[in-house]
Amino acid sequence: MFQCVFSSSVLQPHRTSCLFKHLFYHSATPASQKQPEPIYSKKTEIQRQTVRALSVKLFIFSALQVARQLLLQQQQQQQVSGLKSPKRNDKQPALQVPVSVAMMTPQVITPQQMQQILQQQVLSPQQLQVLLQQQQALMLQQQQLQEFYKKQQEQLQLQLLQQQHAGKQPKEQQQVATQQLAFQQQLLQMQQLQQQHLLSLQRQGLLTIQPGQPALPLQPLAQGMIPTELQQLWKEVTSAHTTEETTGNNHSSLDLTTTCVSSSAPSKTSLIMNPHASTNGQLSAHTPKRESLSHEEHPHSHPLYGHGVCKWPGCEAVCEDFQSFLKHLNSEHALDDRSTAQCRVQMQVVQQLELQLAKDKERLQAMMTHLHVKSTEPKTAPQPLNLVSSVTLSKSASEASPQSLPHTPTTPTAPITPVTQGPSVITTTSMHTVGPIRRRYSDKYNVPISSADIAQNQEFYKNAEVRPPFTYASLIRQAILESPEKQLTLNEIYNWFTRMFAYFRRNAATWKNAVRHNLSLHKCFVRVENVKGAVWTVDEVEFQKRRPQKISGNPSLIKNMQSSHAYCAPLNAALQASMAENSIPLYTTASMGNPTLGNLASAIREELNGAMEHTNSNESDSSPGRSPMQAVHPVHVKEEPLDPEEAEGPLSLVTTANHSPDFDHDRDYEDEPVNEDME
DNA sequence: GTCGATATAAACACTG
DNA sequence: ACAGTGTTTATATCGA
Repeated sequence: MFQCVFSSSVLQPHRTSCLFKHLFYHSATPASQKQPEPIYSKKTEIQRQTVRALSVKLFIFSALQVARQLLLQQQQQQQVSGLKSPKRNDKQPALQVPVSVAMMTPQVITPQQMQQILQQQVLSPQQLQVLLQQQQALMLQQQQLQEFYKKQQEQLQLQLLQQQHAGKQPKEQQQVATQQLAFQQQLLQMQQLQQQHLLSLQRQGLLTIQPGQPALPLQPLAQGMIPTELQQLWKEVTSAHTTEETTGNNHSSLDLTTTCVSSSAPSKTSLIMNPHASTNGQLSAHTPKRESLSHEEHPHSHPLYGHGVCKWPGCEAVCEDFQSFLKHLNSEHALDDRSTAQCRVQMQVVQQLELQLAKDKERLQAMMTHLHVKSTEPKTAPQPLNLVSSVTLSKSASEASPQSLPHTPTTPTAPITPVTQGPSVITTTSMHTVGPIRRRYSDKYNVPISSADIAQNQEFYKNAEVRPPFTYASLIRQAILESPEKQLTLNEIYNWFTRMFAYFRRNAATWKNAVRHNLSLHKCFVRVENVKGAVWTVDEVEFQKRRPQKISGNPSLIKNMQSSHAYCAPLNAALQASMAENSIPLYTTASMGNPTLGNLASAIREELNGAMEHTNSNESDSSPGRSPMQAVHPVHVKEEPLDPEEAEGPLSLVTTANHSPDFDHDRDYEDEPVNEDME
């Protein structure tokens, strides 16, 4: 208990803010419960509840005090202290993420968080150690005190039980209350110690308060809510997202919420209607049984009832049957301050979860951005091993390459937000089929991509000026195959490059020349005359033929294939996973509307298989049926003699509409403009 | 060292 | 004349 107060206050600013919120939501009800500690395991329900109620009360009080003091301190010190006040502000942003986390788990300070704090603060290790020891000592003291207090409570409760049987309830309660007050004072002393400690921590820079955190409405604290307020609150609660029914995950967060899985609407509603909603949480907390209410349409299925226990946050009252549960529910958890506050807390939990989600998203973005920047810098990395399972390998090619690269990174300009429309990961398809990853200068530089990042690969290359680890031929082929008609004009190919790769938004003259060169050089690219001009198609057969040549009997090529496989496997997995498991594919945002996306997973798989087949068999036989892409039967306009064996497809459909809608409106990343900054 | 694949640069031709 | 397109040649790097 009091974890929220102590642990949260011990640490980071965000914890303090959490405390504020926590506090706020407890404020309306001093009696809001706290999660029982293990110590209570054998105690009776009544005992637990009594202690809990008292604990919460104390918690609120002390937390409020602490919060106030901290706030004041922070305000005062903001300007003053040289130790760390300047730093504090700087760190705010960095702590953003943890903040939300902390809000959810106010009472637990993870080692990481602790470490973070330690790292962030300017204090010397010795100072820190001393502080921590102090803190621990205080905690220990408090714990001991509380245990003692609990024992006392136990005894009291036993007496109470006995007397209850004798029908002397009121008296007992008074006694209990008296005792509680006595211990309360003791605990308050502890709290004060804690506060002092906290303040000292804060002074020394261990603690900061988020400036953004409002001073918090303190008035409502310790006050009951007025009926209308309660009504409104209940409405809020009922309308609030009923997040997970799982009691599981956030329990670490707000104590109350642990069990408080959002109660069902019906029960709340009934509660709202409940005429006797007045009980003072404190004293009534431990007295179950009263009359029941009606929300019993669903006999034995109630979100708040399970395994013979009331699942109301912090309750755990044992109810033999559903009826008794209902009674208990209506009596103990009627519309009163406590229940209201508990619901509030749950709402807060939900909100914080959402906040957390939002922040995590932000963090993801930041990570991506960060990686983009970094990725432009050459990084030496070990050669891609045979990691079929490894996640590492997108070799970002040759930053060191004397050729094109020198130009690239010049502009750190972060990812110019590209046209969102991404055909998913080019990479995937292209690499398998083509197999060979662009080797030149490149193998030395890998951009490790964790499986977690993989989903963002597409975006990665779109935004990062990292040279894609694929050959021009691969990319060209990919561009063509991604088009609805499987054919593109040269300009459309250009556009695809620029759209899909930030890298190709520079040095247009260079890479465009390379593209043209490749188109002409490789037999697999077939030029088809069109009314408007000409379009380029891919002769898949021819394309497949290239691979075996490289691969046959060549271990290194096999390695390459495996590398590409390794690179793609996670992509494939991620993609499929997202498509299968999530109704919301990971790529949706980027690939929305891209017709090719739907087939991507299977295409990837097939191509992957194909690639591996090649790898495994030295044969140069390329089974045309392997790749779905081979449906394309391009015309061979080229004069060059073709291998007799390869079956030329029928003339391809050179339709009037030579470009796909996808590319028609392609934003044309101008070659020149981009070139400028780099040179 | 050779060979094949690839990248880059550049010259050249053709076309609208 | 010019830009875009397409072809070809030369050179360099890399890995096998």
